[in-house]
Amino acid sequence: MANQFGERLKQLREQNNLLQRQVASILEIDTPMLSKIERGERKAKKEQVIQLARIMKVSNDELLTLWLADQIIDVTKDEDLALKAMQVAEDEIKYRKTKKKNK
Amino acid sequence: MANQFGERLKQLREQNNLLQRQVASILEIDTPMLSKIERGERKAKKEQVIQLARIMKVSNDELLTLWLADQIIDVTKDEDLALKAMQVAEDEIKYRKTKKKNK
DNA sequence: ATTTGACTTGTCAAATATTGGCAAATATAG
DNA sequence: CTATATTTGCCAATATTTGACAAGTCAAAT
Repeated sequence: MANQFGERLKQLREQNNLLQRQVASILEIDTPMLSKIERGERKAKKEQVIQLARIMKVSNDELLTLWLADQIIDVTKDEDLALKAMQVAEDEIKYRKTKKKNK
Repeated sequence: MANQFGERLKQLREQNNLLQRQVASILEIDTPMLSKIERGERKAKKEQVIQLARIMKVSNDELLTLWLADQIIDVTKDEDLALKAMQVAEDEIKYRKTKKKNK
């Protein structure tokens, strides 16, 4: 029952032959915390996601996208209306982008 | 700078010729609170959204969808990656639905 | 100009949630 | 078995959210 960000993070950590201990130390957190992040029990902070992208040598965007997606899934959790709501949200975000000239 | 749910709520309240005072009393909150909900400064609880749908004589789904959409927009706030992340989240939700037989 | 009613703003403490960290349990490897 | 890696459970500190109230603005009526 993990999340997408955590799964990818673990995969990357293994590809890079790093231990939780090592990665955790760079992020200045303890290993239990990193373990929880990998298993989706805790949420990384944005700053940590960016650090992790550098450590794992992937783009910020890749990890930030997964990280954000997890949060979206989180708020829509078990709702049936999730997909409909996402459509509405998507339209609104697009709409806001077009009128970014103002304000 | 309102949100979609709040705007719709206000619209419905006016269509139904109700005062904040009246609606608030049904929800058992004070008027300042309802005012804040309409202006998107505070988030209604799911239970209140359902009550409001009844009061305003619209479907639960309509209001719940807007309410959820606002929360999605909230977590993705100013992120450029919002749309990309929503796509990822959407795929994941669809995927989870297909394998709902298990669990 | 003052009163009245509807709505908004600002502030606060209480309730609730999130956080980081530790100690202990459980894997996994050698 | 021993050592190292990871996970689990728990707690106190911190932060966020909540509901409530007092005071504010605003418009209409008089």
